[in-house]
Amino acid sequence: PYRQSERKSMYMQYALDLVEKGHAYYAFDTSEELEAMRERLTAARVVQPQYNSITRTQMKNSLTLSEEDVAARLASGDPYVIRVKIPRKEEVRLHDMIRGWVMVHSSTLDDKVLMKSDGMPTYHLANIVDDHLMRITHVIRGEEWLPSAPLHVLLYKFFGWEDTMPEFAHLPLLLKPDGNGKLSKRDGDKLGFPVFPIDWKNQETGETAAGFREQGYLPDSFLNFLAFLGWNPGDEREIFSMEDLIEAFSIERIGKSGTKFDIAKAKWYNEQYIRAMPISDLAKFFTADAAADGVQVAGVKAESIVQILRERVTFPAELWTQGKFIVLPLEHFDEDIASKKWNQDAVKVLSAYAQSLENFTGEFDSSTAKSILESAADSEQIKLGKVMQAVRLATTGSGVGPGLMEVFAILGTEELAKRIRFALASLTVID
RNA sequence: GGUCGAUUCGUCUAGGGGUUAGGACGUAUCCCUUUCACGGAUAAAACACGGGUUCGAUUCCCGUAUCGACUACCA
Repeated sequence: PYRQSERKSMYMQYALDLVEKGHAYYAFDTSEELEAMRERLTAARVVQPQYNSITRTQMKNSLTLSEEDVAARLASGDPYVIRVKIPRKEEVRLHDMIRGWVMVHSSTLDDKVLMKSDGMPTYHLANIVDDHLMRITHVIRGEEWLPSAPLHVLLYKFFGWEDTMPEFAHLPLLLKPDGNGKLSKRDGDKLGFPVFPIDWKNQETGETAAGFREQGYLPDSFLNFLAFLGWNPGDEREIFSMEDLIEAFSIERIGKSGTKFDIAKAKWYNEQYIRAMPISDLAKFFTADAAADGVQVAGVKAESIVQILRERVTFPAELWTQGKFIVLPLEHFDEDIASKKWNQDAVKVLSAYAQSLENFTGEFDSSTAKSILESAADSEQIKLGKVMQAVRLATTGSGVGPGLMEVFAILGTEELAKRIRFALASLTVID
């Protein structure tokens, strides 16, 4: 690990080297003087008030002050910064792997501070020195850095490191879904979805921001989603594992334009990954969430429940919330459904079904569950379709859910009969 | 304001001098399903605008518009 503060003196040496070569200079201007200069320029309708090849001639720096004056100020410990001396007229060409050649005229650049008055380097200096020393071959960063890239290539040139200058690739930005600016950390989860990969707590304000991980976005799925924001393999495949991504990726196929963050697609990816996940892994989510609610669920049972639920959820946590009705005792019935669907026919069919279940011995699976139900309806001369919703209500308490016969198979005859008896005792036919 | 960058369905994008401009998400309809979902099918939906260049432009060039980034002794 490196610490910028530990490398302080080294950066200073490089900065001094630039001063010696005439590519940088000392500046003694106070912040008030800087401010005054900007105000003066603004008042004079100068389009771009900045410390540059023109204005530096009117400021306090080693270019305008006498050598003795500069030496005296340095010796007396006057605060100073070291600024880069941007050439007045020069085309700066920079190659970007994504955007191609970008041309900028040096007259639009300003004399950026390289060493701050506290003796620390600015990003620009540290970046170039570190990358050179560490033999960095590729600088891959967000597009917001594109405007300062010309300064960076100039610095490589001033240091005489042009031959080993890294390749640049400026990535398109992630934009807010409403199209208003780049997606930023500060947006937190005000947008209705997280911005941080994991829960994040602001130490100063104590605020916590929700993370994608905690919201139930699976790592592989999220990675896949993210990789496709601004990049695509050129064919129509969309599901890529980390290995696939490494195999297929190339910087050249990265897009140029900003990308709006679409959470609906992230959810779709999550659903795809959940459906492709091994049942045993899914079951672990179920048992863990159950345990958190103080309920112990056997692994085998969890697997069978998760099996019929996996196609219906976006997040793993929904496995438990949508499936717990199977392991928890049935207590409530959806009143709306009850008022609409609970009728005399349902009572007849269910009574007969409960009776058959109580007498049943043998292997009970979804198809036997169904055939027994069908014969119960037949014996009462009632069409099953007419009472199906009532059957669901009586056994699950709700009007919607996974395949009923599959649920019955997991419940087993005893629990099923018990639930039906309970429903029969609890619900009353209104009309 | 200035500099730089970008612009194909609502969104992510493929494509690229002659195409019915392709896919995915989302949306709608239908099928499947004794619920809801899954799945299947279908549909609506795009080359920002104006000039060139060209036999022909969505594609190349120039403008305009729009969006974005940057414009600190922050990164």
